[in-house]
Amino acid sequence: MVGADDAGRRWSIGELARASGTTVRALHHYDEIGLLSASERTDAGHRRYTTRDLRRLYRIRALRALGLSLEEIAGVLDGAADDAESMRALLAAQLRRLDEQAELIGALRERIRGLLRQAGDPSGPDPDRLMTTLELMSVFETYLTEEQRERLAERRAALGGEGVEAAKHEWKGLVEEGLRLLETGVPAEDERARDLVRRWDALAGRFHPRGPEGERTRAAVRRMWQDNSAEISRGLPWPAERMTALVAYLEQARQAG
Amino acid sequence: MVGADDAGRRWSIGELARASGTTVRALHHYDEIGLLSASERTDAGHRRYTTRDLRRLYRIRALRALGLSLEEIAGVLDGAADDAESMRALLAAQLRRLDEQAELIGALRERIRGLLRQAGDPSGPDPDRLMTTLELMSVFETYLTEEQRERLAERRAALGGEGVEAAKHEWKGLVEEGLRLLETGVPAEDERARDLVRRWDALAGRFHPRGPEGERTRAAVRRMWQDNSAEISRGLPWPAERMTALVAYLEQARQAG
DNA sequence: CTATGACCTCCCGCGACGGGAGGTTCAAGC
DNA sequence: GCTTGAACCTCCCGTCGCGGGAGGTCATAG
Repeated sequence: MVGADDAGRRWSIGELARASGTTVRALHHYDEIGLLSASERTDAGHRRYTTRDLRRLYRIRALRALGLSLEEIAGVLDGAADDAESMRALLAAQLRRLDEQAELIGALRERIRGLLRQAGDPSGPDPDRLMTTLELMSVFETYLTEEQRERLAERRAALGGEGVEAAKHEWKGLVEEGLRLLETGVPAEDERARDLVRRWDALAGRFHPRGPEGERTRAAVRRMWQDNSAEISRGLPWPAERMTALVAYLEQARQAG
Repeated sequence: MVGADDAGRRWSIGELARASGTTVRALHHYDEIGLLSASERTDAGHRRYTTRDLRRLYRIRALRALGLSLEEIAGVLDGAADDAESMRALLAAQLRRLDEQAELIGALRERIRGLLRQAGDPSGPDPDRLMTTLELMSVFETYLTEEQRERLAERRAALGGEGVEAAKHEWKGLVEEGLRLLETGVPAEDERARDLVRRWDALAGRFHPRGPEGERTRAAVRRMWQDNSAEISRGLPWPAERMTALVAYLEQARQAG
């Protein structure tokens, strides 16, 4: 039978590592950053850990396993006084972070699944459509805020699949009409050009919300086009320079009308 | 109207950063690791990026946004030939990784919610029970495999809430009976001690599965106790040294019977 | 006395950049 | 042509939580 309880027992660094499922190197690291130092040293400089040290290590490992940073762990373990309360706060905060991460992961999952579905769909004419989609994705994210992208997605969803297809078709018609006007020398001030602009903007209005928010979105799309016309037009059936000219022509007509 | 399309355009590093939503520093980094170098340099050494470079950057950014590492991106972008197929494989792999992460996060969430629920429950006698729970959590994880922990949890679930409470009560009675026998000097070979051991093991049998797997779990629990009696006993109403003595006494009686 | 392990300190490495120091070059206005 | 401020260059240290190795010292069993 043991004379006293284990309070007087000492552990070497290797024993401690084995008893707690960590590594010697990790314990060295905790020592370096001041998170957990051995309470004693032998004359030769070897670390000797006490029962208190071991208990502290168990807390550290448990909190690490829950995903807290070493700095946060140090904060709560050295916060002295009000452990229980600050622990609760820390765990609650961690729960929120995990929720955010889960949401992010869910969104990424959806996007990847969408890409894979599209990649498996042979209806696209372009063999490296996946790559083009990736490029456009990036352009979109750079120029539009998340909110704006969400609004656009909502609008598309509201229009429905065939609604979007119809709009695409309509838009193709408008582009061709505009190119004809432009390239046959009809001036931007002509009533035909101004009428075209009205129909163009009405079509765009189905995708952009009304009011100042819609205007911001439209402005972002214009900037996007100005900076990246060549890249965006890779997804379109007309060459970039013709589209650039058309955009300028329409802008002129818009000013005139 | 533009004479040629944008194919001949060059971008400075700052322009490229703005057009793609990155930073100059990131572009320097991509250059350093050979992921994306400017196709040209001015006489003074300033980077001049081409349209091809820009398109490559868009792909890089898009794949990064999906969570791929720069190394993986380099792999698929320089894999030449079979883009589409390797892209699909990479995306599918990424999807699996995300699923694993989601699962991990879900498990952590559950554990934290459990801790918070327990922390809010004032029925525990110990004010810093949360800390004690954390310590025991870590000890459990170190000595038992995930599978073993799951089995134990299953058993507890099968017993039901009041079943576990009844077992706890019964176990308390057995411990007190054992301490009485031990401390009144009854030898371990005595029939009363051997009978106690039988009832003790029968009780434990309700929690551990039968056969060799159960034996492994019991062995792990013994090692756990040997290495950490002081810490584990913090969760118990008897001091560590009395429990240690009792464990030894029971072991003796078990050999005898 | 020696061999073998366990321990010590110091240092480089990862991944994807952030950020700063200290110097050069560019573009625009005068 | 000159000045000025912004943009660019290279080099280097820091992040976070350790892993892993070099080169040396200490403890213990045979």
